[in-house]
Amino acid sequence: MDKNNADAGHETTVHWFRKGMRLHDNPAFRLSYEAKNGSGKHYELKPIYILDPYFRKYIRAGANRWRFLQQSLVDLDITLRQLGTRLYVIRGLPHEVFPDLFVKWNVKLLTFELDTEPYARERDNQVEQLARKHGVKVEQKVSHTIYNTELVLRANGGSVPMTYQKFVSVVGSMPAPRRPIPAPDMLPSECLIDDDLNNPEFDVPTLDELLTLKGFNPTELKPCLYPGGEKEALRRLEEYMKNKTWVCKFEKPNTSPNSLKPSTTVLSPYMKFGCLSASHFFYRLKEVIGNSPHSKPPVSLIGQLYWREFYYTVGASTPNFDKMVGNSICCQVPWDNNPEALEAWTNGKTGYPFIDAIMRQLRDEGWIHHLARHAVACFLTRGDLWISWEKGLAVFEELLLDADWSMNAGNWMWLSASAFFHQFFRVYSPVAFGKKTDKSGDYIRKYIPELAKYPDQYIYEPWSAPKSIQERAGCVVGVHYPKRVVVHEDVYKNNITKMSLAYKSTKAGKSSNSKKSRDMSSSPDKKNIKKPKLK
DNA sequence: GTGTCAGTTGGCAGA
DNA sequence: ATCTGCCAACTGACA
Repeated sequence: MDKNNADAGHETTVHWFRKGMRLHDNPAFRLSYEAKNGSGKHYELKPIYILDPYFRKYIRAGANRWRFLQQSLVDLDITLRQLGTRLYVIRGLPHEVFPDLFVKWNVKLLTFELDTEPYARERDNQVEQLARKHGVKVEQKVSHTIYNTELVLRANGGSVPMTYQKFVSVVGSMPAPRRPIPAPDMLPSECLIDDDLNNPEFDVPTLDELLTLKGFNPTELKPCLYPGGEKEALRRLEEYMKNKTWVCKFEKPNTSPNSLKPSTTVLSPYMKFGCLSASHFFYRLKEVIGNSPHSKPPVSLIGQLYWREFYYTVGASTPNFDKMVGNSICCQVPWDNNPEALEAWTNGKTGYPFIDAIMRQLRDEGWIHHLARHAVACFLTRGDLWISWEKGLAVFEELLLDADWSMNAGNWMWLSASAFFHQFFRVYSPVAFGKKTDKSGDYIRKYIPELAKYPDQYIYEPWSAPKSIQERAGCVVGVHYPKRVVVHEDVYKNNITKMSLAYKSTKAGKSSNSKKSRDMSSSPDKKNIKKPKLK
């Protein structure tokens, strides 16, 4: 140990990685290695990740996402070691481990990326209080989103932009967003005095260790199609940026939900974990497009980034954004409690091959196309099963690599016509929709091998095949593949009527509520509480 | 208040 | 193949 530094007390700056698992465009991380004490000396740098061993209770994540996280941690550790430091993985809960770390490491500064999700805010507020108690300065930086959601609100006169178009026009009126900052080539040498570079206490857990800890069986994992980490994120980004024509012509609704290879970039998991910076992605797109003719929001690639910003902005300022009750923007719908149908949907056993193939791809691979999400979400909620979008949200949160709190809730409300989207009479057909882009059902054959031998004519509707054909294909409906859980053409019209009633009742609830709050102006806090149901 | 218009991605029949 | 109108009719933004 270096005596002088020990005498100086090894003043430390801690950068806390949570999301934002990258070194490129990481302003909070830069603060931590550039910061100096009163005598102009850099602090020693400790980049940490806190791995909560009880996480499973709080975060509903499946094995695929734990794998993605583990790979991202390994990648981060490698990159940090190339810079002369390492990633310190701390086991425990943030509010439990920080007081000890503050003392043990003589921490003077704690930096991390701002997180707008409610559970993260609560966690971070708690940590900030602990830091204050220990005389540790805390710095948070906005870098998970392109725009600071607070500034978007301010630019919109203090209120939330409630439509996508409104959002686009608001950010269009704002100054150009922050430019991404490059990853450091090297770190100040004073940051690198360290005794713990080889201390296994702080090692990234192996995949087996992590999965076992979380109660999963590592041998049940399917092959990894989307490895986590910043390097893979940047590689994948550049792979797509090479094709300028494709970038300029990109229109989301024209991409296929059921191609065998993804028809879109699959950068969403990297965005979710912050392996890829949204700002970097944004300015790379601007660069590639240059002055060429190109598609525009909402359908363009930049338009896709705006959708993310939009849901982050609304999500950050709407109480109970991920719930129906107590959510002021959400239509109040009397969804059914139907555990059997939910179970069938969750496990890809609804008897509708297109729906089941999507749900099986989701479970196996952790990613499905955006329009495939539309199809299964509409089916679960307003289209067919009449089950709450909150149930679907929970399944997506477990199985999607890119499960993102704001976008998951926002999109589920959209698809169930509970908020943002209101044309509930437009219902996806679980049979017809997939045929548009995959007439012969290759996608179904891949994910539902028991149906592989069905003729094209019946692959989307195996129940309509004559018994002899079912037998010849080696898959009898009701024996080897489930019967339809509902008859779409019977239920969807009834569901439209029920949606219409739910809209009327929600509207009535809202007006009676605003009337009430006018009458009882002394208790305005009642405004967002559950509305009474009016018949 | 009232009217008009647009809204990332519906399905279907008929031309 | 692509376009049209129809189905029955939603909301938020804006004038």
